[in-house]
This record gives sequence, structure tokens and C-alpha cells, in this order.
Amino acid sequence: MYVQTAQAVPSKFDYAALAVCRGLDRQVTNNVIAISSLQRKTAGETLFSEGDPADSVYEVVRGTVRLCKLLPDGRRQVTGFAAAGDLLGLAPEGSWVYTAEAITDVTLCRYRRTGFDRMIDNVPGFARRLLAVSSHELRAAQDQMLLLGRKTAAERVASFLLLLAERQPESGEIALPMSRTDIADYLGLTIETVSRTLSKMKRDGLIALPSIATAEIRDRDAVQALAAGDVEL
Amino acid sequence: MYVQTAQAVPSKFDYAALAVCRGLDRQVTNNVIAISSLQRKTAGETLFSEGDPADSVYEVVRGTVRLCKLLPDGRRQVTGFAAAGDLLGLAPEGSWVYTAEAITDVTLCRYRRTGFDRMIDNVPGFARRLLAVSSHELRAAQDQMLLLGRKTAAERVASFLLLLAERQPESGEIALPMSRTDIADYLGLTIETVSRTLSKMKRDGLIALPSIATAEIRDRDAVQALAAGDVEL
DNA sequence: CGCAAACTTGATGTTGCTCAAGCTAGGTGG
DNA sequence: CCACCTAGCTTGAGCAACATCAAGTTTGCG
Repeated sequence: MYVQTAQAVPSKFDYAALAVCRGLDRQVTNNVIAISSLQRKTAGETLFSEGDPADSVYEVVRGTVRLCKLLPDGRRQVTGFAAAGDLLGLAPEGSWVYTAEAITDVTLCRYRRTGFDRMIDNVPGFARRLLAVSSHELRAAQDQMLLLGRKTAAERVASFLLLLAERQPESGEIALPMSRTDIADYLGLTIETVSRTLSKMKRDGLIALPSIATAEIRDRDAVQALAAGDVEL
Repeated sequence: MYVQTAQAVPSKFDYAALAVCRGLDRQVTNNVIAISSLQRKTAGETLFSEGDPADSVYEVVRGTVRLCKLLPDGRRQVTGFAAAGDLLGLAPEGSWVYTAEAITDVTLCRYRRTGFDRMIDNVPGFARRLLAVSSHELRAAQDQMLLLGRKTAAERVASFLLLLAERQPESGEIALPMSRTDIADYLGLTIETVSRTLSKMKRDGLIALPSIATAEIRDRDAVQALAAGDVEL
């Protein structure tokens, strides 16, 4: 369990910039430092597996993590992608209910559960903010249920691109750090269907695919219409 | 937080039995009474619709509620069924992200948002309990993503029956207060597929269907094997 | 008892999956 | 520096699971 990737923590690290510290005063931030440790994982490494005892909360500082669940025969559902600022393991469930794996090289901040729980009880407003975070995740999960239960393949892919675009407002280009397999397992499709759908959207001028790991929305209205089911591909 | 005499309220109602009050002392329970009001809805009535401003938290006291999301063209995804003890609207999102409709006649306890938020900040341990509830819902949502994204029709129906059975431990019979349409929209299937699958499970002796709104698991191992994908129907 | 809504069952259709074959990009060694 | 190699991606052809369309049947209610 305690596989601390022994790597020097940069002393210049800015703890106050952590998502967990948002809105907290200087003294409490110091408290956060006391219960946290920085970790690095290289692409492909597992952070933790479904069923492992969950004695920590993680914050993604840099990179992208995939969260997934497995069926006994190997079928996989990616339940989400966590990027910088996202928290894993808010749930005090005792053990992890999904597996987390690094998609890119990842920097993490790990908070010991005991200290974290103490903060929940003692830091004013902290619990309420976590509740808001948890609710937001729940909302995303419900949107995903609608996607998985009722949307067509084209609608799923279009929705996915819009979601990523929303989370990366800086650039016109959308980074796709995850593989086609990850996308397929997130959208409840096969890689072939994902690939075909992206190709068709490109052929029709809705998007461009400058590289295998990049997409660009060329006709936002058309992609949105597609995602909403107003039009067929 | 101040106590207010509960005059507008049927005196025989046992407020201390509310899920919200679990673990709270007498004085705080009185506080709950102050911010709450009881409501009734008849089968088919809408409690609130997606997009409506969410100025309250609801607790289901009696009956069953369906939570659903709609696509513009009418496709529907039921994201969950809420029964006695379940809370709706924990999320301080500002407006509802799903529609809630009464499946049976329903009794509700409605808590004003403002008072509820005050309790989150002031009642020790309350926020933490809500966080646990929220996390539990998130976990259920992720299980449902796996179901919707990766399970076959037979696996979905079997999983659904086991889920209901788990939530109704009292009896051997499973109550199905929701229509086939509701089940189909929950499982991401059509009513025909749900009906056919139930019929087949009955024909094969896995379950019995004593009435249209009741099921009984006859061969639990077989149903579990089916739900896990170990065997085909 | 009769009616409408909900459910079941059957026949046919379509979307997305499976299987199979190329293609591309990035990394490695000559 | 380039050729090779491999993992990941794309494309195509056929197929299966589930959806759709269309009757029947049951249930519950007035």
C-alpha cells in the first residue's frame, strides 16, 4: 500500500495553490501541508485499485488520471477522467470503489484520511465545499448515465468533445491525452466505433484532427446539434 | 439556531424518525421541525422539474419517486428511484438537474434550503453525514455507468432485481412499484426487451412473477451469475 | 361489464459490435 | 539518419443484440 515513489519533492511547491486549500487562510493551509505528501506516477502506473483500503484522499496536481471499473470477464467502464484540481476519494467508504491509473505522467498530492477528516470537522466551510464538489461529481455522473443509456454513438462522441472543450477553455485545440480505448470505455462504445465516428465528423467538416491526440472543433453549432440529437451524422 | 413551536404540523408525525435527524439530539431535531414542512403528492405528480430553482431539500418519507433526465426529443433516462429515507437536492447547485415524479402516492418532508445550509455549518457532524450520503449516491451512479455502458440486457435486468432485493430485505417478494417503462428507462433498454428478459428468466425458473408489480428470486445463485456475466440467459 | 392503459409476444430492421486487414507514428538500433 | 518494429489507430465486411413495428393479452378501474 505505501509505495511512495521516492522522488524529491520540489521545495518551491506552492501548497496554497492546491484545490483543497481554496478559500482557506494561511494557518489552515499550513495544516494541509502537515497532512499531505507529494507523489509522482509515470504513465500507465496504477494509483490504487478497486477494493483496496482507502486511507487517503488524492488531489491531482498535474497530468490526467483515468478512473475505471471492471467486470469479472474484463469488460471495462471508465467512469471519469481526473485532471489538475480534481479530488479522488472524498467518499469515506473504507475502500476504493474504482481503480485509478495514470494516463500521462502525473503529480499528486496525497492527504492522510485521518487528518483530512479532522479538517472536515474543524475547518469552517470545508465540509460544505466538499459537499459541493461531491454534488458536482454526482451531477456529471447523471449526465453520463443519460449519455450511456440513451444517446447514439455520434451523440456520445460529440458530447465528449464538447465536455473536453469546456474543461480546456484556454485553447482552440482540445488535448486528448487518453487513448481511443479509454474514450471507447468511457462512452460505452468500441474503439472502432469511436474511430469511425471521429473520421466521419472530420470528413463532414465538424472537427479537425491535427494529430492523433488533438482535436479541434470547426463547426461548434453543428457539433452541439449533434450532441443534442437535433441532427444525424 | 432557535427552536420554534411546530404548530402547522400533524402532531402525531414522528420527526425524530426522519433520515435527516439520525444521530441528532433532541434540540437539533426541534430545529429540523422548524425548517421543515410535510407534503403529499399523488401518483404521477411532479415534485420538481429539471431547471427549476432548487430552494429546498426533500426527504422521501413514504412511497417511491423516480428521478429522470430528458433529451430534447423526448428520450428519457431514469437516473434513480428514491424511497423512504432518501434525500433529494443535497447539491447546492441552484437549480434541479433532474426531474422528480411520484410513482406511487408519496409523503415528503421538505426542508428550506437556507435553514438546511445553516444546519450544515452549525450542527457538528451533519455535513460529514451528508458527505457520506452524497458519496454513496456517487458510488451507485458509478455502478450504474458500468451497467449502462458495458452490461447486456440480461445482466442489466438481473442486476436490477438484485439491487431491489437488497433494498427490500424484509420480504422474499420484491415490490416493483415502477412501470416497465420506468425500468426500461432506468436500464437503458426498451420495455419490450425488459418484458422479454423477465419472461425468459421466469421460464427458466430463475424468478417468479406473482403479479405484474412483484417479483421473486427463485434461484439467487443463477441470478447473481447472470448479473455478473458469468453465464448467459 | 366494458374500456383504456399497461404489458407481453412475435416478426422484421438497424445500430453498433466482431473479426480481419491495412495504416501511421514514435521509438530503437544499426 | 534511416529502416525497422510495434502499439495504437483506421477502415471494411459481415453479424448479432437489441430496437422498432405490430398484434394480442392482461389488469385495473369506473
